[in-house]
Amino acid sequence: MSNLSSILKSDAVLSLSKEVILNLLCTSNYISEKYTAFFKQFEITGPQYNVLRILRGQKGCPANLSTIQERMVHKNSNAGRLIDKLLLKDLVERNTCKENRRKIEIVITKKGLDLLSSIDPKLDTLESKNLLKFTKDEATTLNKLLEKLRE
Amino acid sequence: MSNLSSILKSDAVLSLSKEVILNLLCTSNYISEKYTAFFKQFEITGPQYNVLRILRGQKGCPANLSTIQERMVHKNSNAGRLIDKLLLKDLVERNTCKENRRKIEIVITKKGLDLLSSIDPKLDTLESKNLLKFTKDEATTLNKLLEKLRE
DNA sequence: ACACTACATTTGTATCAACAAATATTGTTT
DNA sequence: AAACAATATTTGTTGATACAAATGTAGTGT
Repeated sequence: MSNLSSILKSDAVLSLSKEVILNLLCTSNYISEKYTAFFKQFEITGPQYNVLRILRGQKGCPANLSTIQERMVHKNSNAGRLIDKLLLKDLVERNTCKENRRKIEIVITKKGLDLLSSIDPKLDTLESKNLLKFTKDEATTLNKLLEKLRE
Repeated sequence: MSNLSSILKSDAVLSLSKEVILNLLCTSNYISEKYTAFFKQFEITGPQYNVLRILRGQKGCPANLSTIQERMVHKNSNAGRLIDKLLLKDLVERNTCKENRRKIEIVITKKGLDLLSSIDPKLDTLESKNLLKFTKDEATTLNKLLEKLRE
């Protein structure tokens, strides 16, 4: 069973607002758990993958910390300390920018790119086959409702 | 703007699956941020409120740790250490169960119940007025899609 | 009584989130 | 040049997540 009552083990009657919100949070947890389990086999975490993917999107061009921060799914996370972790695994490189020594230049390494290449096809499978069994219409409807909620 | 591109500051083309998933995670973050900001004025956190609400639902009957754990929105959180925090604020009481000394009995205190009473009307307003501006039909559709996703 | 298993909680460790404060560098104003 | 504000990153702290391992207790079978 995947309905709310069976997840929260409670038969409490909820207002429609509370039900939608709890449903959203539970669904987000559900997805996060799947991701956490998935990334484990590659010995990285979801937020670390997120940073690597952003760096690859730079296509060789170095990114500084604030750029990474604003593109992350979790804005308030501390990108600096995530980079530290990735440095230890040689997945990224960090240098201070020569033009402006306040900035640091972060680039993904060959090792980092190779890791992403090995992850991505499996991730696509997880997302499209295991996680999302929607028709195109359903996915579009869901997207619209979610954007409306955030307005 | 509330669409994905403006949140992630990226114009990358995403598959429909990735778009729905990112949309969900971003919406969940959006809601979580609102809750975090809301609960701050009462000097508790969302998960702590969650525990208090579960304890109130027990209607005087003490709850043990595993019961609380399985009813929480975030299952994998460490309920034990959340209770520790609530104990420090005198919002709950903890005693070892006499019949089965493995178990601990947790009850909400008068102070905890009073706190919930002061929170709830404001929370209802936040949820129904500020957070969810859906029609009944939209909310129902969203609920169905979210449950389908988790199936 | 003894070993064995299951149960309930506690402790430990690593990572991330949320936010405030400190540091360092650059550009601007006087 | 000195003072100031703006920018970019680093550091510190608290709270929460995620999971493994340890501890203590109860029940069961022999």
